[in-house]
Amino acid sequence: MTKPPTLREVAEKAGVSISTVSRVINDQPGIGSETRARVLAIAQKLQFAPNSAAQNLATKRTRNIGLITYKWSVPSRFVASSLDSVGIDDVCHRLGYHLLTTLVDEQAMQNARQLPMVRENRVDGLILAGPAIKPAFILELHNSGLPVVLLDNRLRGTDIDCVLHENVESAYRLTQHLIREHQHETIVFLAGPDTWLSSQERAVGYGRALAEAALEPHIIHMPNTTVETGMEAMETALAELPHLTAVVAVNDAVAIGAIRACKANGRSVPEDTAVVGFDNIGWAELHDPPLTTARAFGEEMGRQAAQRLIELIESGPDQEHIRYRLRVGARLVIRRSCGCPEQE
Amino acid sequence: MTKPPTLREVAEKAGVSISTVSRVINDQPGIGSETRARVLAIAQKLQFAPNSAAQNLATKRTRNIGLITYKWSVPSRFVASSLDSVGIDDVCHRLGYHLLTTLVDEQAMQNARQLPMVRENRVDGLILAGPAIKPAFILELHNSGLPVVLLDNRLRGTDIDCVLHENVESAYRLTQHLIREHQHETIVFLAGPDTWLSSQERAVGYGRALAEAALEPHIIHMPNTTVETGMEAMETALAELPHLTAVVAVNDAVAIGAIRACKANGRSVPEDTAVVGFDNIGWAELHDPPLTTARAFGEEMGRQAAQRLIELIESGPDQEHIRYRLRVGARLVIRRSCGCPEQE
DNA sequence: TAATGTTATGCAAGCGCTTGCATAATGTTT
DNA sequence: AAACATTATGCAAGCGCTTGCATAACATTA
Repeated sequence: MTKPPTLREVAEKAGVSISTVSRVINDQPGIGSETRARVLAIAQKLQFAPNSAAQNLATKRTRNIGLITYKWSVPSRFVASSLDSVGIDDVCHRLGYHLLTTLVDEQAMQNARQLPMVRENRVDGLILAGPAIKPAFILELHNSGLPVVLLDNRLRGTDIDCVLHENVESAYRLTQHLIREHQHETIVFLAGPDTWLSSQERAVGYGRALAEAALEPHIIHMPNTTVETGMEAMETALAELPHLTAVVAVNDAVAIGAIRACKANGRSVPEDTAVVGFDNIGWAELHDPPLTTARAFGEEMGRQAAQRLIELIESGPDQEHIRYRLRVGARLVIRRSCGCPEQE
Repeated sequence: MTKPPTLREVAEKAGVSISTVSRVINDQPGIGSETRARVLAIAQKLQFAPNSAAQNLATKRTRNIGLITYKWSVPSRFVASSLDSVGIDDVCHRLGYHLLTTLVDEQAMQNARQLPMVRENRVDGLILAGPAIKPAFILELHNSGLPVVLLDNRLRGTDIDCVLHENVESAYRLTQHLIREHQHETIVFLAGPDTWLSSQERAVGYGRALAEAALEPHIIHMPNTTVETGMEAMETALAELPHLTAVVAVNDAVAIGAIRACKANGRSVPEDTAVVGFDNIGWAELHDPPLTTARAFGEEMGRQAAQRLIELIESGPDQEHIRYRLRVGARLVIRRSCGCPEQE
């Protein structure tokens, strides 16, 4: 409750000047080792911690980074991504940064400079997470001069850094698995909005695997990627291609929706229809049947994004920017929904 | 990229003093209306926004609030609580605050004053969310003089504000439903750790309903509340009370675990065993069978907690503190897992 | 018209820290 | 012992804002 000690108080007790204490605290060179020790001891005893506002003001850096994510209007969304934030949180704290989070909706994305944390200079950089963040918004933020890194998204035609899933590759392998191991020939891809990068790329991987096997691709787009849209899309698929035997869903939620639709139509999974997803959300394993999927490493992705952002921040704005585009691999998790026997 | 304008620049262009501009910006009284208009116009044109660091330093307030949540070691946890944060985010921004988030683990809870956001004075107040936050930690934080509000938790013997589920009531009604509508007589409660408030309270509601019907309570404790622990606990229950016919689970994840265990033991749900949960997480509806549960209003709870915290912050430390303890009601959602027919 | 009260504005002292430069203290070289 | 490097420390000017107090300008009253 008592107001925290200041540099000045430490300086007085230690019988040195304020600047000396400052230098000790930030361990800068040029301080005699005994002085340093004495000051340190006193600072310790007084539980001194620098006042961040004063520090920010003097250095023009906040040591805050902003995490911006999309606020889904669908409340029951099955987030795979909440893991991102644990990686981000981890790195931030290890490196002495703080995480300022905010959710944005369509409206908030209208005007980037109105974003409070940006307007008021509360952050040194931004992580923009998820495919639903709009290009114009990203661009405006980037142009404002703040370091930015994109998570699970990218912006073509710019050199904005990003960390992404190995989408093409994993969709390719997932699809290939259905073809090679289970000899499927009519495989549908349930895709998200075409503006969503991961959906696009997974579609590419899917397409590639089909092309290699000389099979015809069938892609159905959805306006969103939830269990509900998955069900609807599957109904459509079933109506258009009654002879389909396998489904690659753009993510696990959609896969689960697809499975529900299959069941509702009297098709059993995987016997009549194999279904695979992407993400390995918590439910994937517990679902009936357990979901074959490509496990995404959200925590690691968050960690990388934060690391890169801080690198950018600390290298300063005049440093030449070399674009950084990281792909974090996914791992196939084979369970029963694709027709494989349960593994132990 | 160009450095943002300062009060001074606005003052110069407007031909007034810095303090006048400051008063206009914070719309304080005592400024002539034409001066005010002129200054406002110029500030607008220059896109002036106050530098938060300077403001913080001068006012000793940050307009940041800290959200502290427990970092679940189980990565595949099924969070019901992520909705809290949308309510919090919402209120914060509406009231001009910013959200600094961090995750804590057992280790971080050892020493509250080491928490970076607290140590460095980066927040004006804290929301501590979830039952896993340790009492000693809460207390230490509270004693540090920061306003604190607890979310889905409380601390006995203190006057710390909290917003909570209507746990007793809803567990009572859930249990009563099993007794009255379905005539169950051997009903087990699968409880979380006894240090978790919501688990305790739900146990009370459960107990009350049983007592009223002159039935005997059976409570099984778990070290955590996940699908896995739910399964294990259910195995135990089945072994000890083979004649049980209904289960009240402390939350939906546990309920789902319990159902899995039932199935694994050749018992069908709800025919042989009725199961009800708490929270209404996304999966509850999609689960097979769909879960009867008490819907928790996470977003609303978050909203209330944030509102209260900001109230506390703005009323200042010398204001007499009147304890605030809010219970947010839950709503029964009857689905099939309790034995009721599916509703539309 | 002088005295008084109102209202609008400016002055200047902080808030707690960083940092370039000056200075003092010490050691090294001739 | 004088001249010079080399540290170690202090001075003081900010960083951009808030705010109590003084002052200037004007309207009101006696």
